[in-house]
Amino acid sequence: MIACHARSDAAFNSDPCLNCQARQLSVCGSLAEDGLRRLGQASETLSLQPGETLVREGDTASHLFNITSGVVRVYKLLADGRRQIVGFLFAGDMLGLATGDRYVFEAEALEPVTACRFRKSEYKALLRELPELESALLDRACHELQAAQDQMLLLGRKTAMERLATFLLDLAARARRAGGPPDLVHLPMTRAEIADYLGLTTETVSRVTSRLKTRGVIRLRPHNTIEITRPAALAALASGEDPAG
Amino acid sequence: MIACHARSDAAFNSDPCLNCQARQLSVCGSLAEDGLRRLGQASETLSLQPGETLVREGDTASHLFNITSGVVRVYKLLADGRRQIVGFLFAGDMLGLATGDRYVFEAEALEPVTACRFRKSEYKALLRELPELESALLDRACHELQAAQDQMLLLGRKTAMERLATFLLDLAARARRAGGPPDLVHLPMTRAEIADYLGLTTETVSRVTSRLKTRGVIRLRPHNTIEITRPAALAALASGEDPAG
DNA sequence: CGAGCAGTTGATTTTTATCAAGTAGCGTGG
DNA sequence: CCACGCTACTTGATAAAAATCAACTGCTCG
Repeated sequence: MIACHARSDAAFNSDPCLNCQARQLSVCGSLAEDGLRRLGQASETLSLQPGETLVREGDTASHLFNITSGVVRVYKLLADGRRQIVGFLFAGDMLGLATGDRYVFEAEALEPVTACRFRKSEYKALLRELPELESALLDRACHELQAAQDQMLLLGRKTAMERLATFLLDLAARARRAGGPPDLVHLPMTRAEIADYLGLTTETVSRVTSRLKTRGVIRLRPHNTIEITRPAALAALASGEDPAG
Repeated sequence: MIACHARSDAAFNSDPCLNCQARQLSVCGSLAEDGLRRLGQASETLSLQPGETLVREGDTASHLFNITSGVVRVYKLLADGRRQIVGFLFAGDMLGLATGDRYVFEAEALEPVTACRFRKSEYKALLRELPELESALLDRACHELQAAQDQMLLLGRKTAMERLATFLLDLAARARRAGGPPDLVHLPMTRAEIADYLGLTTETVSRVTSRLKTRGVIRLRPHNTIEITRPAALAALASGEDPAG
């Protein structure tokens, strides 16, 4: 096991190095233009409609993906259909790193997605020429590992209220990083998807949302948007400091 | 987010590249001897008794660790003391990668531990000379990420029985890889630690263990050892295929 | 405008946590 | 070597949290 220790604060995603939207694919701003062009040429651009599949569990893991716009859900299934969403991918996020020969998760578009796909063999060739790329990817992977550990704490030990509060704050932090309005978060996913991400049911997510609404902590706006009216209260709830739960 | 796809099979840990016991510190067998020597010189060997702390949350993240023997628990705490163990580290595992300036977890010896500690600055200098090292670490990190996603599925969607069955099979797989007897697993951790790893309570772990015993799936042996008498039945329980739960 | 799906709310059940009371294994010291 | 005491573990009774089952509401998009 490798245990990383990055603070899960804003630092990582605000790194312009890792913003992939401006150029077709860039993992580090310091990469030689030449390398970027090579990888760009070896890549294809994909467009997916909501519900369409990017990768399926068990498929041969021949490609890497880089999401350029939209949102992707990555999840695992149990035999009887229980689903755990292990993450949502946004613009700039990568999919399919790692060395196994099969994918071990499903990835589907949540809303219309554009992604950049390229062969692993090309990626490996490029890595040989651009070690900085590997360094940037290692940093990202460690940051992801840290986020995964936070999610384990959430799934293993937090109450439904704490889970939802944490989730909303995470989304708000992401929106703020992306330059959006603070305390106004858009939910691109359904209650069922939130539930499958937080290890709850739709009903519980709905009930807890209502409770937050009743208490004046959040307000529901049109177009699946939530306004955080009392950020401090939400933060207290997320960390379990609120005695009233 | 980076989503990796490695199968969580034996491949990784059986890789002699990553076995750190033979030499003080080696992450890849192909590393230049020179680099190894340099890192070895820059390192200190630590010995810890059970319960002693390797890193504390909030400490300045100045060092990397490599466990050479024993078992370490890595965990996160909530304000009221709820604990989630995010992983157990065994010989050859690394701790403290990642770029944050503070550790965001606690790491303590579970049984007597020896570890190798070295400054991050040394590590960074070495990376510049040995890009293969980074490559090996990226592979590991992605593998860890995959394991973390499996754990999210466990914590978010599996029943107590499924969690314990999965855990025992994981330990058995690890023991087999290490060349131990198949179907005989040693538990270096207490029920409370298993519970905090699986998102349960000690009582629930104890009850589920008893149920497995009663059903003839496992047998308790002296010295915290469990014999898996019906591996197939345990596997069925782990994946939720057993209708009787 | 209306059909269908997402979401909400309520009643009840189930699972697991909590509280409580033992029991057993183990290391220590007499 | 045995007795003691500690801690880990087990088991039982009860409570709490969330799941399940069910009905209804209200967006959103043809």
